[in-house]
Amino acid sequence: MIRQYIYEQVVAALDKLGYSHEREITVEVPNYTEFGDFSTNAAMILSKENKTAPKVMAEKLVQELKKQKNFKKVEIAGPGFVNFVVAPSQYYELLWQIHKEELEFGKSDFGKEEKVMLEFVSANPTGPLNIVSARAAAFGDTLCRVMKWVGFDPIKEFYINDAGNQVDILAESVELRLREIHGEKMEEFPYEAYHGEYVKHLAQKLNSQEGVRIFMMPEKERMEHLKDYALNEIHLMQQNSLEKFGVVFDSWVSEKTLRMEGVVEEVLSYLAEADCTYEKEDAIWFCSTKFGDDKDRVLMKSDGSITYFVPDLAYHLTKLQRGFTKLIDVFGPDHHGYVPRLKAAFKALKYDDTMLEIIFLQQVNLFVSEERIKMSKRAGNIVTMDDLLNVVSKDAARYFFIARKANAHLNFDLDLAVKKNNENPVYYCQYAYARICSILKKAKKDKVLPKTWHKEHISKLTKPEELALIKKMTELPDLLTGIAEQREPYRLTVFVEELAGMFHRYYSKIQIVNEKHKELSEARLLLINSIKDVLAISFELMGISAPEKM
RNA sequence: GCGCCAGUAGCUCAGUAGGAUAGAGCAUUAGCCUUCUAAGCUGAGGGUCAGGGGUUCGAAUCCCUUCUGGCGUGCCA
Repeated sequence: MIRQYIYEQVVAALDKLGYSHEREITVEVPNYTEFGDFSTNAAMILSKENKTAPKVMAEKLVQELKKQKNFKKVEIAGPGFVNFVVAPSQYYELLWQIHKEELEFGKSDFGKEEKVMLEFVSANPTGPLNIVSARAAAFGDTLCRVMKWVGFDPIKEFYINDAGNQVDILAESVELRLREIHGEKMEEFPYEAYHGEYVKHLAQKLNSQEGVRIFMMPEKERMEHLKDYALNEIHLMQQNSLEKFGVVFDSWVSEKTLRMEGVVEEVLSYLAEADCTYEKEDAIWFCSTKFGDDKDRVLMKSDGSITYFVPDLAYHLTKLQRGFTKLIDVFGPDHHGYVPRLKAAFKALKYDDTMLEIIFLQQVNLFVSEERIKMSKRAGNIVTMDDLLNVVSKDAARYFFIARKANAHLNFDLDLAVKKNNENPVYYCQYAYARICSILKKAKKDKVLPKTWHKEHISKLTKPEELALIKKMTELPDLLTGIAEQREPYRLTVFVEELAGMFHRYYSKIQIVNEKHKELSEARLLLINSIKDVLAISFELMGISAPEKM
């Protein structure tokens, strides 16, 4: 908010003084308060192109900018920085603005209603969601919330890979467990089959519903039946886990349905028309190397079946047909080899491949009492999203998952997440909110909470901590557009921790309600009420609760 | 081998327009509740920003290179 203003003032001053400004200059918050509220490097960046010494330029800028009433101080420092101290009156204006916007603060039309497709989780429908899916869910959902807040038009979609041989294996696994229930002995459960307990549960449930009738069906029909049953059950299971986690998808797209609509054939013909396919060793290949991939890819295997890639590409094309101009895929760490071929296909079919953007989430390492838990799908000892949520609150889990950059490994310390004390950053932040609520409640009870707020009393806020808190809150709009643009939700947790910390320190240092100073008390109550709103907005965007009592 | 990602305090991590003296939490350690919630606050110690070159007024940040770790490199999905 203020930064943009200062930037404009600097540019105006440069123009007035006849300096050129080809190179980008910056206005930023210095690391040290003695350098003021904001600082610009304009003189140093532009000295070369204007053939003027930085200090001389800086001095002229200072003279020019000093004329502004909104600055309390403008001074030259170091090798040519121009530092600004913003007049308190400016902060009072801003606080009043934040106060009036309440829970709408930070909203903007930055995204210009751009239609964005966020695809994430998209786990195989062959088992419960695991921890990486949980990370993806928290990440994608938070990003979507922020993008919506700043004016994009995003939707969340889950792509169900309910076709292909993994699903066949699932059906076979259920059948084996069914046979087991009926007393059939088998030497050993096959290595490739799904070993998880949930398969047994599926079999039991099906058995209690349909019993031996299943085995009367012809083999082929039975397998189809088992497949449909298992897929549906698992889909509901996954959907349920996600909902418990606060993640509700706008749309679910089934690969099987897509295939039935004939998109596979369509894509194959498109690629053939573009002259990008050839036959070799009884298979059909896509010459993706012509478009930047490091090897060509098989589209149709020698047994006549299709590879995963084809329907997936078709799926991506349907996103474009549905009018989305930005396709964001959130992938797990083991898929990055897959990107060049998708991009290659976009190029081959003359689509703009920059519309396709892929974000990689790195793996999640789960730690329990400082031991890393090793998970193996085969052994069936995967820690599922439900397991996690049975132990850790939704708030803590979501917070931990978004608190790291996407492309960094995430160490999830289960002991820490479970803790409800000062070590756990979620509670640190929520506690600030609860404290404010408590103060406001008490103020209301003591009849010191004003029925209508008076703007003129804000000027009673003169403590550096108070101005710093206002300044911090004004960062929110820029922060949110930055998060949306860079796809980096984790920055929200950094912001919230900073704001909560500033509040905690302020609280322990300064008495907010003081009956002897009514107007000052009112101003401080207004201040913390706005902090409360800003925290509430942040929590809402992270999908965690804002507890009024803790 | 090749490709992608990462390497900042004992641990987990910030440091997003290349800025001034490198920041926080935990852990260690010394304190603060008869006063709006101690799930809080205050102080102390702790660093060759993996190593080495370069770019420039200025580099944890950009370029090159070496080392270390993770992942990928299927006619699996």
